[in-house]
Amino acid sequence: MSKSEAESVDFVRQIITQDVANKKNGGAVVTRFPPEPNGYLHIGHAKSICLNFGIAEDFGGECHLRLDDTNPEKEEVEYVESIKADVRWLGFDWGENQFFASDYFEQIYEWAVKLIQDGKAYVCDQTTEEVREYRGGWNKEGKNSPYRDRSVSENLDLFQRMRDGEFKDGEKSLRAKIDMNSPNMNLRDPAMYRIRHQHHHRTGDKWCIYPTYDWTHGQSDSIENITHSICTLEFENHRPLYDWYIAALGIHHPQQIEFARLNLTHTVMSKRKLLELVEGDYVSGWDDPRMPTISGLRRRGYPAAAIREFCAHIGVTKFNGMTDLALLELYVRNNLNKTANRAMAILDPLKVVIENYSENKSEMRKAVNNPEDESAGIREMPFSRELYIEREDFMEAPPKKFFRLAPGREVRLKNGFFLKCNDVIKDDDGNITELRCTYDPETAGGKAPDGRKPSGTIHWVSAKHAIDAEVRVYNVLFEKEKADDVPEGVDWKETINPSSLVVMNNAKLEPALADAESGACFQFERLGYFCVDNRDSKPEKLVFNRTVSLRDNKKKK
RNA sequence: UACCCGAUGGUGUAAUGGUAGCACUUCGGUUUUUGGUACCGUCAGUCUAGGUUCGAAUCCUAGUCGGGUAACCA
Repeated sequence: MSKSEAESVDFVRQIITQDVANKKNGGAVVTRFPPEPNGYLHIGHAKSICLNFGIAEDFGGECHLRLDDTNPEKEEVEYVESIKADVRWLGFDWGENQFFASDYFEQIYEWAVKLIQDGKAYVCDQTTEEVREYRGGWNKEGKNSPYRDRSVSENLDLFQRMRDGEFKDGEKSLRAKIDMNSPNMNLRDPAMYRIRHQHHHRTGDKWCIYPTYDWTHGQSDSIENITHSICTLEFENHRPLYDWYIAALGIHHPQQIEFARLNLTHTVMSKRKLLELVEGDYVSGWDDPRMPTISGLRRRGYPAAAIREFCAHIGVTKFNGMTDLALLELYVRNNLNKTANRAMAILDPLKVVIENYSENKSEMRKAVNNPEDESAGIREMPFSRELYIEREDFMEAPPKKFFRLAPGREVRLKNGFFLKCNDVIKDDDGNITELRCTYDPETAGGKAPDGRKPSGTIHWVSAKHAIDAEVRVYNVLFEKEKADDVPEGVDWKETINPSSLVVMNNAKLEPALADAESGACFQFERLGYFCVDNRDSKPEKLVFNRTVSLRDNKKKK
């Protein structure tokens, strides 16, 4: 990290630094990460997690994990569990501070009663359609609900009966009495409670009225003594309401601060759209390695540290931009380059027969596990008469900038010998099936005694020692940078990249990979970073996922 | 059409009234048993117009452009 990057501080931390200096909240810093358990967490949530937990760390405060479960319609325990697992995997710890908004339902109910008593809330009988109509619009003034002036006692009675289940869904609601002509729509008598005869994943059937987000969030923050309630930009217009409720209640007043959510090229990020991809079988599940979900990235092989570094790098602002996916990949490569052991793997095999190497012979060649990390040691790879090389490492009629194998040309087999191609064997259709080559036993050290230089260095595996594997090569899910920016009438899902997954069924791996553990990451030399799939890989049938390719400078120079 | 927010190289950001800096990208080069890594160099920016000031990316006004907002979703 550069000096200026280390010293620069985002605007949220600047606000908090000020507050701490001014002894606001006694100098305490308490943040929270408050997802709704209605889906899996994605890379955008990672930005928020890193911000909230990171601030708690920086200021010696705490960060709570709060599940914002006020709408039983879309929420499930499966999501709660996945959220907890993903936050932990990212490397953060909420300690004892795990909460649910539903923990506060009783308190929030009592506060609603208080607002009714203070004449600041009323039970409304309007339908959603009527509410919408009476609310007016940006240039249309609102009209008061005919139920707005009910007496306190009538409101109290009705609200109690709402809770007791006397009314059907949607028949009544509790609304805050604010201002039906506010230029801010959120202040035109917003709903506080709606009737939903629905089972809740935690409170069961105890409640048939549920508080809305606006009427829950600030109060939950207040109960938990949150000092800084950090959320995304689309809640800016809700802040006056957040402040109104807290002021009306006269309780601890956390400060809401909004920042820009993360937008990544070539991907969609809304939970609704991710759900559509899962439910429509466009992907194999929430943890499909093409998904921007934390579980998908994990399965893809992205290290948690790389995600954290990426989040630190992109910073926090109020500017709604679009971050290039390539930047995320950069951090993944940087991390893996230092940590992943190298291995040889052939995705698309082409057989090579070394005519001057005896049939029954084989020998072990030494290979460095990680040139970036001496402590990773060395391993041995078998070498024999028949090898596999990557089909694209041979060209019968190579262009000028092709440095690999070609008829009459000599290349170096990495960790092996110099290899020269003498003959090309083809089948009846003209497809190349085999290369007849010779090797130079004098080049065992990778250098020729006569000082000649090969045109390039390629990877290989010994055919009779190789193990078979399936390798899944992933590409972007959407070829367009702005994934869901489609013309009118076009379904955004139609732009899914048909080659987002390419399965290589006939991959050949060096034998050392046989006991690679689930999730283990390797650099397949010259190809990219690959990890053992944590779901489908079995000892008898290994499955690898391509995490990310190596940077490719072929086009240049 | 109302309100809120924003705008710094291609991208992400820093500079908080005092030299526009950093990273990625681009392009070029060095090293290299990975066309990887590392290293060196290089191109490139304050939305516009006024104003305040000795001095403005920063403050003010207006405009332009972009985003958000009219669920009993969060």
